[in-house]
Amino acid sequence: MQQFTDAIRSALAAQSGLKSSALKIETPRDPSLGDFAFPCFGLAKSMKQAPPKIAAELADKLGADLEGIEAVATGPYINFRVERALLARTIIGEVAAAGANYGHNTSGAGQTIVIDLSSPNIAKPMSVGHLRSTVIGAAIERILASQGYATVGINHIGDWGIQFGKLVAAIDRWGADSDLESDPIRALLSLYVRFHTEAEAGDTSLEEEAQQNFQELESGEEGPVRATWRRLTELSLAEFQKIYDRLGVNFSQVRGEAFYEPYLGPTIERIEATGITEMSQGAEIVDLSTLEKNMPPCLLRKTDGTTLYATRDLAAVFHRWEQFEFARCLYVVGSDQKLHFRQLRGVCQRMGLDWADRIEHIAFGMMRLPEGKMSSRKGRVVFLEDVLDRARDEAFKIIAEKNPDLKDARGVAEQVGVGAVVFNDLKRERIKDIEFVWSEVVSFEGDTGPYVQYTHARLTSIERKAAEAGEGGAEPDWAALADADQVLLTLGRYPDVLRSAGTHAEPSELATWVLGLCRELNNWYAGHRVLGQAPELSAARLQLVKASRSTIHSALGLLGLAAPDQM
RNA sequence: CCGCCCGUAGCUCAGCUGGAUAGAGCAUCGGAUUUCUAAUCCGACGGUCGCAGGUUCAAGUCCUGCCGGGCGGACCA
Repeated sequence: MQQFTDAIRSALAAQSGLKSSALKIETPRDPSLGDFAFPCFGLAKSMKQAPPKIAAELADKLGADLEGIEAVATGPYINFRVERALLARTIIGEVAAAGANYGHNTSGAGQTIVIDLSSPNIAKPMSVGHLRSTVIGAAIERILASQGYATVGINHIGDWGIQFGKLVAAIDRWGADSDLESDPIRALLSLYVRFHTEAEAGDTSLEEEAQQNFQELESGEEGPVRATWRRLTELSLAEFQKIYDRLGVNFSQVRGEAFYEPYLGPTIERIEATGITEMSQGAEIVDLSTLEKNMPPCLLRKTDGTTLYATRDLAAVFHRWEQFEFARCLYVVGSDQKLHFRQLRGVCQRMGLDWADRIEHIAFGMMRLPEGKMSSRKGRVVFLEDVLDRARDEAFKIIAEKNPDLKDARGVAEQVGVGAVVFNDLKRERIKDIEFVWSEVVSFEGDTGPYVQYTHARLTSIERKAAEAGEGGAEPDWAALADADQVLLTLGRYPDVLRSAGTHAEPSELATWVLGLCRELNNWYAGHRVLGQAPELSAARLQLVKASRSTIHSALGLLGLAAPDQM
């Protein structure tokens, strides 16, 4: 595909005298106008002529330079149309040659990208909110890996902070009442909720105990508090792992904030050594108002000497730099923490670290319930496990109804149900807030994951039947794919889409693109039969089916959805 | 009060980082199955692109100001 735009670019450059990299090749709004377009407005000044006249003259000259590409002036535009057989042969040839790696490239070779994702909090349920970080982060990581980068996915577990003092206090008092073993997360959540209700009801001793517990924890003492904290961590991680297995997500590193405990002192010393720290109201801070007016200072140490979230993230980012010398360090964290990451980068900038701007906050919108914001303190959360279960059960019902003979219906139902949930989180621009609506999450029609999976299954089915019937061996009649030109052009854009999704860290670009491809395919094969045609025709159509199926399979994999062969 | 983000069809969203008559899905209504899975396809309905200015040959897209919603704003994470 790129060979077409390259040819157009260099021909235009030769005729206009402009640099080929400066020429913007667009896609016409109306596909019937052509495959590519070049607006001539920009040339009007230098050539001192009206754009339509330039277009007409250029189109004539270009015709001779371009082999297999027709150039036609339409008003101020030059529209280009690739000869249909050439288009089909080229695109399908590219896909076939690259196989499962179509669209991949090696532009990131030798560079490492660190991605901080998921990062659930110990003793709290994995909510549909954490799903966003996990699913978006994992998709970004796979997409970047397809561009040749070495990726390091880090699950930065929230296992530190005052809330553990609270939990230990709650367990000490009421732990005997609850069943921590069989359903630890829910038991811990109710303990956490009880702590807050009773503390608000006037039991001041609770907060004191929590404070003492956390101080003991931070002191490093191997006492009862640390033992309980350790047990909480183990129970929670085991629960989280169940979800990660269902989502098919793996991490290069799973590290708690506690890991950075030994680095906190050196981290603060290192920042102090650059002379940017100061004491303010009893706390140790870095002033950031010189970078951006109104930016609040970053607190490194509280009045009582203990560290904060920001200190631990600074320790972590130094550690990551030393370990990986990353080209980018991405934090897939909700948009409510924007200020935190601006401050993190701000401190690095003030320290004079030349890699400070490699730190990027990949923010995503908040997940909200129709009844309001989610709150684990109030117990108002939707458990991810429940969402996945319900989606799987709905999928199973539909299979039972539409495809009762499907083998491994339970396994496929899991793939489709999880696929629906995952895709629902990836399909819109990540910065947009989402309201959690059950009917949308477990929907399998229209712009959904199952729609893409279904398209894939249909195409697979055609391939299977072709193999059974022994069809498709003839020399393909590429010109016969003229009626699938839009599918081919979309397929041809896949490498660009992947590249863009990677640099923007925006999986929705890929999700939107694959939906469009599926729509065009469904539209096409609703009206065109593949099997049982003239051998050259069937062969050509089968080639299109294969290239499409393979590319959808690849896209689903990058997004983190399974691609069942039947459903 | 200050800062950042969002505002496109009844609802959920695309709109290729300024270009040709603004596109999908859901919902509603009407249609398509002797033949590769109807989780599909086709058609109809539906828009002063929040409002007002400005820059430009050209603005949904860039700038300014308002309005509405979200999120932040030193010892939580």
